[in-house]
Amino acid sequence: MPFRNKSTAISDNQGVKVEGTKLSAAQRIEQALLEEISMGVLSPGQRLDETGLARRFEASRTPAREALSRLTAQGILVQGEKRGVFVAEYSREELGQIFETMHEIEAACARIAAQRLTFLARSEIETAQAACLEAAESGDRAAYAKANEAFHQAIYRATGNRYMAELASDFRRRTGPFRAKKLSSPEDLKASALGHVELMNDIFSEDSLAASKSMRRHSTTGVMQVLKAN
Amino acid sequence: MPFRNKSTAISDNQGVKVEGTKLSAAQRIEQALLEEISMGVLSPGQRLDETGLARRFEASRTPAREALSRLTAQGILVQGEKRGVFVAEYSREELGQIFETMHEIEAACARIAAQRLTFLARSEIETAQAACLEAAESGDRAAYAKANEAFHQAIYRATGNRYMAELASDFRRRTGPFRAKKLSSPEDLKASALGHVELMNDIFSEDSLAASKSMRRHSTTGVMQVLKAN
DNA sequence: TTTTCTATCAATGTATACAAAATAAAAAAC
DNA sequence: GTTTTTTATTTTGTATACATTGATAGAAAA
Repeated sequence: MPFRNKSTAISDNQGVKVEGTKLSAAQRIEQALLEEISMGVLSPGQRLDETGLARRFEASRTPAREALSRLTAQGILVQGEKRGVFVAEYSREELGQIFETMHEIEAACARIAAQRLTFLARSEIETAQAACLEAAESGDRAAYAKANEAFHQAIYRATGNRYMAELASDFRRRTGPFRAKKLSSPEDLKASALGHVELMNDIFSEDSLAASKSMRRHSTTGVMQVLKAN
Repeated sequence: MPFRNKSTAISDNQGVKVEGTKLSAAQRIEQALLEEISMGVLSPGQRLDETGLARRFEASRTPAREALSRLTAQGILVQGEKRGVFVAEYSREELGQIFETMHEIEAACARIAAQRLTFLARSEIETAQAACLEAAESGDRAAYAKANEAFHQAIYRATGNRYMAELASDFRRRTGPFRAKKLSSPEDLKASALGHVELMNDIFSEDSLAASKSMRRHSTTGVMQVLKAN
């Protein structure tokens, strides 16, 4: 969805810490599926049926159905021509368009971030980047993925625009399954981390044009890898 | 949602003609609510409860609940701190952020459209603009609103990127309630139509930078009016 | 008069039953 | 053996009943 509301953001364990409130079964299932999809446990094209989910999560069909319905409303799942809903899968053409869109959004984030940079935001970005570098040098892929995520999120937040940030996060989450396999070799990690440095400097220079261009360059390389592999 | 899937797009009577398949009760309710919200029949802050909807649409609570759930998943409705879900309403601050985001997306559309302009797209934009001018000169507000919508949609489509276009459409639909009241006087209509001309020319010039700047200028004026009034 | 506690009520969350629709499977016809 | 038709099974859509939780009003106490 283009921009999300507070409650969704709260029920969303993306960045924000989940509060102690016990979730409903429907929310539990929705979040679990979201997690599995963005982590690539459920791969594109995988079928999900209500009864199966109900059994798996030890609940009745009603909450399972609600979770599926909400996820399809968000476009994360699609209902195919056959019965059942599926994890969305895209053609190369569609993937290209999706990444182009994400690309534009990220560039906009970088531009706005460059215009409005606060000390706090700057330090968050720097911290995340430090973690990226460290992970890249030790060749720890999992750690790098995590740190890279934090780096991007920090830039999104640096816009000071919650809706912009959430939009970018959404795209990032949704393209997760297609970016997941990449970033394999230690060289890739280092290259990515170096790209961050350039991007970061452009944002910190408060030159919004340079920042957006830099973000474009940065994400383009990622997209090319994805499209090559799909 | 950032990008929508085919099925959602089909069940969406926005531009695309709805096919003859009989909708489920849940879909019927969802669409009706969506329509009423974007048309301003339901205003921000309005409460919606399952039982009431069920009665109104002569169905049981289950499909009513599903519709509400899907709409909240899309961020169109929010569940407040009290019980019940509400049509999303935003503070001036939030509205500003939302419009800024839409702004960026529209600018990106203009830029891409300028890069990839096809004959067909160009003619669609021109047709819509002609309708805008005509409506503006006759001072017909309803007609102008319709033509203006078509003009913007034509630009979105001109990107050749379905996801980009749907994203922009979503934002446009969601900000509808806040833009609805504006564009009152005949002078406003003419001013808006003139703004279109400039924007259109920049897109047709295939100068992507000029096009995006022009779009920014164009939508900025609208935003200012909205923020003044809210 | 104000505050707090409790009881009541209303609305949500979940389970289950049933109906309708679609797909798969089996049987019959060619 | 292939195609068509019929039957069976699975799955979705809807209704309804029940449980649970949050809100609210009224009573009791300060």
